Amino acid sequence: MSGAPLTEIMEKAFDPYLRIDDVTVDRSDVEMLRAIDDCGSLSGAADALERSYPRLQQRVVALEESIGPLVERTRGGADGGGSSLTETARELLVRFDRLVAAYEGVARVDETALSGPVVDRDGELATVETSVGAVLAVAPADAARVAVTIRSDAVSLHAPSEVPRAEGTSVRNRFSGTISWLDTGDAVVRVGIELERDTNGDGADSPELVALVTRKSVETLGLEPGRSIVASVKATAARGIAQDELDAVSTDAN
Amino acid sequence: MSGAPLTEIMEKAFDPYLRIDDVTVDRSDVEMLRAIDDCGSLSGAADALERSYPRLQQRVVALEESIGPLVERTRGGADGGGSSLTETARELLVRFDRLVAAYEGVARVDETALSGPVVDRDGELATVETSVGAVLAVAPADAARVAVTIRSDAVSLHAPSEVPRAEGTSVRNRFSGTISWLDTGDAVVRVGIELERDTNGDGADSPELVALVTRKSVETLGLEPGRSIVASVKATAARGIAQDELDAVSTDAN
DNA sequence: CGTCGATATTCCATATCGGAAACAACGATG
DNA sequence: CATCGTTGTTTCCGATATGGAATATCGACG
Repeated sequence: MSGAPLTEIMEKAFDPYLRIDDVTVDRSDVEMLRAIDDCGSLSGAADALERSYPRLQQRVVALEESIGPLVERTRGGADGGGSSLTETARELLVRFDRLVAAYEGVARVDETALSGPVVDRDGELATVETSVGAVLAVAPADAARVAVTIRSDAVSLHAPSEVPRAEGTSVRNRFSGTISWLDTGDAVVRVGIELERDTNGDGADSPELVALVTRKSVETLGLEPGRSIVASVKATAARGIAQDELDAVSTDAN
Repeated sequence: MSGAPLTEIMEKAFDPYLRIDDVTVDRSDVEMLRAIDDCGSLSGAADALERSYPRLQQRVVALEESIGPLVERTRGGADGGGSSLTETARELLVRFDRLVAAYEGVARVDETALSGPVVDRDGELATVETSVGAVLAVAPADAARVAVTIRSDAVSLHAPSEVPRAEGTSVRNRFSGTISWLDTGDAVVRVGIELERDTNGDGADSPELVALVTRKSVETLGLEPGRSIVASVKATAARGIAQDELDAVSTDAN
C-alpha cells in the first residue's frame, strides 16, 4: 500500500501570523508595511505592490485600530506629504521576521520519525520503545503509541571515543550508528546515519537518522561513509505525536 | 518610543499546510478527512462539522484531482452506502500531524536573541560577534548584521568538568555562564542562564540564554541558581535574521 | 492664494464562499 | 419486481468578501 509517492510531490509550507487583539498580521501586512517604509508613502506602496490604494489604506487603519499607531502620516507640502513607520511598526516587523525564521527552519530541515509504544511516562515526557532502542521524547499525555519526530538540526554527532558521559550533560538520547551517506552543501552538510537496531521494539521503521552539521564538523570529525558515529538528541527536541491506530511512516526528506 | 507592550498582547500563530501539485491541504481539509473517517460517510461528516454537503464533496473531488484517490465511496445498500479513507489519505493525515507537531514546537518554545555584526562567512554559515562572544549560525547571505535566534530546546547543558572536546563533537557554539533561575514544570524545566560577557561585541543584548531540559537532567547535573554551567548550541540550530538597520530585541518568552 | 502630491472616502463590479433543493445510484425488503 | 431509505452527485442562487475606479479632502510650499 501507499504506492503513491506522496513524499516526492509534497511540500511543507505555512502561513505565519501574529494575532494581536482581534486582528491577524500576516505576510501581506508585513509586506505592506515594508513597502510603505521603502516608498515613504501609502500611495507609493500601493503602486509598488500593484494593489489599490483604498484597500491598502483601509488595511492600515484596521491594523492601527487594534495595535495602535503604525504609520505616521503627513499631508501637504511641496512633495504632497508622505508617511513613515512608527517604532511600534518596526518592532512588529522584527517580531515577524523572527517568527518566520523559526518556522522556516522547520520547513527546510529533514525529519526522522521513529515510532513505537510508550513504555514509561513522566508528565509530558515519554519513553518510547523503538526499533533502535528507548527514546525519551516530549509527547501528548493520551498517547499509547507515538511517532517521534527528530529534526536534523537537533542531532549532534560525536566521535565514539569522545562521547560525553551521561552524567555530565543534559542530552538524554544517544544512538550508535554508521554513516551511510553525505550530502554536502556550501557550508552545511546533511549526514545519513544507519542506526544499530535494538533487540526490542518494532522493526517497522527504517532506522535511518539524518543530521545537519557544518562542513567544519565533517572535517574535524572525519565523517565519511562507513564510519562509526554516535548521534545524540535532546529529549526536549524530540517531539512525539499520538499514533494509536495509524501506521508508521519512516524517514522523510524535504 | 516602543512604549507599547507589544510583546504582552502578541500571540504567535501559524497556518500549516501541505502544497501538493496546485492544491493546498490545510487544517480544515484534514479536519474534514478525519470526520469522514469517523462518520464513515461524506454526509455524516458534513453534519458533524456543520458544513454543507455540496461544498464538502466538491472539496474532496478537488483534492483528489491533484493528489489522487482519497476517499473510497460506495452508493446504495441497506445503509445507503458510505465512504472510507484510502491509504494515501491516511498517510496525508500522518504527514500533517507531524508538520503541526514540528511547528507547534516552535511556537511553544522560548527563543533567545543575540545580535551583532557578521565578522566571517562561509556560504550560509556566518560568524557573528555578539556580546557573549562569537556565534556560528545559519544566516542569510546578504546580512551584514544579524540577530541570531536560539530555540531553548536546542540548548544543551554540560557540567564544566565534562565539556566535550571541540574536536570530538559537531557542536560548534559554546557559552559559559551561571544559572540565574529555574522554572520547573512537570517533567520539563526551563533554565535561565546568565552568560559571561565577552570583551568584544556590542553590549546591547541581555546576555541571557534559556535552555529547556528534562527534570532528570536538572537532578543529574545538580542544576540550581548560582551554579556554573556550560551551554552548547549547534550552529545549524542557530538561525540568524538580517538586521542591518533595525534595532535589537532581546529575550522573548512566550 | 493657487498648486501639487499625497491622504481619505465613496461607490460599484466581481469573484468566492456557503447552502437549499433537486437528482441519481444502489441494495435491502416485502 | 416495485418500493424505500440512505448516501453520493449535481445545479443553481443568494450572501459575503475582495479589489479597483472615481472623487473629495488636506496642507505646506512657492
